[in-house]
Amino acid sequence: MYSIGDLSKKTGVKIPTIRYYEQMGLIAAPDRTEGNQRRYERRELERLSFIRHARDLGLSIEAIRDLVELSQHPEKPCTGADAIATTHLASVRAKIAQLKKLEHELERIVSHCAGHTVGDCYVIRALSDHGLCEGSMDEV
Amino acid sequence: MYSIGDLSKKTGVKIPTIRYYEQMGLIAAPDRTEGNQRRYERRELERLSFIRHARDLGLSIEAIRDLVELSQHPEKPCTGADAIATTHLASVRAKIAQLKKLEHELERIVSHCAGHTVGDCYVIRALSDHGLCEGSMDEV
DNA sequence: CTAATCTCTCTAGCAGCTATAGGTTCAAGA
DNA sequence: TCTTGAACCTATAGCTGCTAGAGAGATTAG
Ligand SMILES: [Zn+2]
Ligand SMILES: [Zn+2]
Ligand SMILES: [Zn+2]
Ligand SMILES: [Zn+2]
Repeated sequence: MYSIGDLSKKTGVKIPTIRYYEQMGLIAAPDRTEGNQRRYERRELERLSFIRHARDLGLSIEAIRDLVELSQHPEKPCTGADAIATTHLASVRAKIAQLKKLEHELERIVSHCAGHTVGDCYVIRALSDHGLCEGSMDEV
Repeated sequence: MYSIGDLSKKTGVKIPTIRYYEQMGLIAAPDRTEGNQRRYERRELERLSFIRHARDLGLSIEAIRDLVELSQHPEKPCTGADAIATTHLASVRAKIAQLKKLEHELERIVSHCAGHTVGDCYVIRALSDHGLCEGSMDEV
């Protein structure tokens, strides 16, 4: 039997976050002591580790809820689980691509400032005028 | 004189967002008509474009507030502006690095699933056991 | 003048927590 | 057994950067 604090120490998930996950339906409401405090078993420790790992990989609460649901049915085909991971991978890649555009643009802007005063600072000018951007990229 | 809708169309910033920026102190409260509607001038159009561009580059509201402040003082040295951009570039790079770790790990996990059922799905197993992660990377 | 379209303020909601306040319970030492 | 201090409880508000809605008032073209 673990208290919520034990669980927190063992998984690295903060106490309020554990309660939040319970509220969000990622972990079931556990048994309580007579005094109304949560008491967990090993099962819940494992599930919380699962959740933490999934969060560290950037999966959303909703995706994790689905994965947890799936993991309760070992006989089902795993296409659903695979699809969740694959979709997430795609979104990670999309975000990387977008951030690289930003990186590129910021690099250019930062390196072009030869000014000494705000009046002729390239950073300020570049922000004021998107036309100065490389090929006037869409957005950015 | 532009209405808030005009400003919105010209800059691509949605109307509630413009009001939000006003509330956040990025743009000054403009003059009003007798009927209490906002009326803007070219100055504000330019500032809003500046803000939009900065947001597109991922700068925070707070950073933008500082940049706007700085841009009001053309005679000051531009080290502050440059520092904001440089710091932001660093944080973009850090985020890219982190996302690449995720990408790498997700790639590995997704490609390893040869299972057909949830019971032997590598995705589920990998999430359950961080030890399966490459060299047990910290986090992720 | 009327109808259609803006615009106004205020409030609440999104994700994923985190922090506080004000109270109760548990566990260990004397 | 009693006491104290740590841990726990609920409920609520806050964070970022918007976005959506309600319900009321303003503007403008015909
Ligand atoms: Zn500069
Ligand atoms: Zn640009
Ligand atoms: Zn699988
Ligand atoms: Zn891992």
